[in-house]
Amino acid sequence: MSQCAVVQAIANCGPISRASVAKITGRSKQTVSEIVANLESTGWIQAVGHTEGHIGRRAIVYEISPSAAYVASVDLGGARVRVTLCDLTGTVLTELVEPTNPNGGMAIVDQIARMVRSITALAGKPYDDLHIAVVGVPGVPDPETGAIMMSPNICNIDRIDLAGNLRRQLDVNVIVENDVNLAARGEHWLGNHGEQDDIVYLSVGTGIGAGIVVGGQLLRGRNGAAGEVGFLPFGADPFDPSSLKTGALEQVAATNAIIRQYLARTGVRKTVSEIFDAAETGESNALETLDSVARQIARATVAIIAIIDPSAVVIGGSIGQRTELLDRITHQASKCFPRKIRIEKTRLGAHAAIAGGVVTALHQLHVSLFAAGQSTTEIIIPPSEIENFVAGAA
Amino acid sequence: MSQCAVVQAIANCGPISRASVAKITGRSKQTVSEIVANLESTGWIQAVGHTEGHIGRRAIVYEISPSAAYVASVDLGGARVRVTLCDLTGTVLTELVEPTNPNGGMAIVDQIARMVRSITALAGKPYDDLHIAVVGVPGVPDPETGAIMMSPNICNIDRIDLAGNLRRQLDVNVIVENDVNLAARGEHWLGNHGEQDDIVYLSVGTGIGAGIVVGGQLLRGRNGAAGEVGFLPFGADPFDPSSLKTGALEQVAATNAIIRQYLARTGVRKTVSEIFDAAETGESNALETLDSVARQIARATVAIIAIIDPSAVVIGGSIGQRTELLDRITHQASKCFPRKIRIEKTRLGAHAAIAGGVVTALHQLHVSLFAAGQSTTEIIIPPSEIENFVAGAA
DNA sequence: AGTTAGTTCGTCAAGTTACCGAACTAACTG
DNA sequence: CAGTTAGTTCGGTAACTTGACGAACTAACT
Repeated sequence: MSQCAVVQAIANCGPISRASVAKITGRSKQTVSEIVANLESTGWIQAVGHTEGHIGRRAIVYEISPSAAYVASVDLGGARVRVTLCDLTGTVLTELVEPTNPNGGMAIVDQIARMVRSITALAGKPYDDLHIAVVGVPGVPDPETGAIMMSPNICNIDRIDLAGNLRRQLDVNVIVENDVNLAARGEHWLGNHGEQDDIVYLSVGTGIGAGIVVGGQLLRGRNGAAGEVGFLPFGADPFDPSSLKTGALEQVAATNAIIRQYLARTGVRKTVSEIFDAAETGESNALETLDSVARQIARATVAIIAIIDPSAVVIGGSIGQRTELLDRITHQASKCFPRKIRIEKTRLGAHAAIAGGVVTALHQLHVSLFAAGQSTTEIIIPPSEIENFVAGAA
Repeated sequence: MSQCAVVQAIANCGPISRASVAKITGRSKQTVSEIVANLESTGWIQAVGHTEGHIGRRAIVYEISPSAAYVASVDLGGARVRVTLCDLTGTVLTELVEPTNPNGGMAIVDQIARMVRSITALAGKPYDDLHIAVVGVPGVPDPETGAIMMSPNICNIDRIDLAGNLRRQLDVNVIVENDVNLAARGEHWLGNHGEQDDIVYLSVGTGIGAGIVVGGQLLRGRNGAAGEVGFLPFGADPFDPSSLKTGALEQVAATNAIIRQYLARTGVRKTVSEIFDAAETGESNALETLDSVARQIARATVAIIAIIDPSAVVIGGSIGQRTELLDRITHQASKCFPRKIRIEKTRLGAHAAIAGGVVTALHQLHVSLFAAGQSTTEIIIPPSEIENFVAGAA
């Protein structure tokens, strides 16, 4: 079907006439006319006016009808649950944030379901127009069982079928994906990278992990464990048995590492943000701690670049995106790799995973609606306005 | 066109009837009949007999006509040039090996062209039936200029357009690709891995490098430098400026590293194979040298697994495939990664790149013949007999 | 051995789908 | 008015499907 191509042309090129769509897609004018008529009658696109001032007959221009359907993107964190409702253009309509229910397990399912239902009500949209929900989780979803493995901060989430239960409660399609993977997709979508660029999102927070987008697709790996950079074999001694529990790199390049290193140097236990504050005042122990951690993260970045050779490595996460650390990482990394390397700060901050959820949802929606039965179709969702996502950051 | 699907079904499922092809491809019987008639008349497939003993009418079975076209796979090494001629089923017909012309540059082009022409003569095949040649080179082909960058062992190869010149001399399509990348494709094709399995081929010889197959496709990276594991930031001090010339890992995990380490321990300069021999006699210095090198290669393997999470890492290269080293690598790697990991010895040995060239050539041939103009078509070349490749190893 | 039922192969004819090309009408600029 | 562009109508085609049917075979029964 050319339907898919037509939808994409309209989505990408904003308000556009049928004649132009025909040129872009390479189909004939009346093939396009037929499809457009069809799409308009089913409500997916709408006419929004005329061209004017050009020579020749005025053209009717069409655009994706934003309110034809909605998608929900959920970021389930250890501390907070964030839910956003977006329209078909990827514009955020409403956002809702709550503390994560500490009971875990089914309580989480109930919480997410309630939040998704109430956000559609808040936005004043009929619930039936919600077509899909994507949930980012801090762990590895098991595609067989739907359980979330390796998620220490949320209890009992590895004992239930999150996707299945949510699907039942919400009565819409549900996709569950690792939050760092979603963040990588989000940055790839909105972070000023080409559609074909390979990018890696490196998240540094309580742990360290990477999401990898190659050829527009997430690299998942055999066990869904691609990007587990915490187990890179340097930092702490990788051959020490203790490195089998907490990875060798993770021991020296995450929240706990900063706290512990500062403690070792000074005998004083401070929180991460206190240590950052101390560094800003020029305290040498704090500065040395940050230097040391940045050095290890820089090595991780170089390891990723040596193996993947991406267009850019985007660094995010609660501590990774702090400029003081980022500058040090960039500086150190450039010292141990022969070519120029591109390390960037996340442009989406805490909303990277949410944005990734939105693009995943929209992609899935387009596939199911317009490419049913087609084997391999490249579907590109045009980037939304980045401000939609960043502005909402609380 | 369904033509592509029909060809694949016949290629994959050996001698097969039209009715079975219809079932496999999901097309109707006479669509298949038409296409088969067409393919038979153009010579790409041939009838080879009847089914028998089954209930019902006998079926005429067809197979790919092996001699409809041929492809050449060339492995250009620093010391040797290896050329093989294969038929459409991926069976090696003839192999030719020569020392690499030491003059480099255009002399290499002339040498390869001469060898390719003479091998078709040797095999007694009309030159016009040769459709494509794939050349594996120890360096990074620049897709713009056709020059081969970073190829220290072959002189002046970075100053000429290898692909273009060969295409002109041979008058067939020519693809030039990095040899480790081809080896990765070869192992992926013949090494008992699933079509969708991600595998990494790690070559350890004069240098260390990896070829990465993800989702059936080579991972190339922004600069074509994916898999440059020599620059992984451990082994030697990665922040030392000397690690910008020879990568930190490459300094301790390749031919020279073995020689130098043994020299440092004993004061004696031996070749790599002499050191392996010494290790076999139980000489402790040699054993310790191998242990130390294996330890670093194991770290490289773990780094790859942590980032890519492939189904398997296949180790090859002149020293990587030596069992003494491989056993040590496997053992050390398992000690610093929490999950079970699959490290395998190359099954193709020196013929991995050749096999990769063959599958690349056959793939390209199928695309150009049967999928012309189609956007994205998965084309799977059924594995050939691995013996065809390994047996020829000299 | 002969008959009959059941199965599968391959073909024929008619219909469907998704597209295209060319001619045509509509609406605008200058 | 001519010139230009937008959209429609009409007819046509390539690729595929569906369903009916004869040919060729096996198996089982008489």
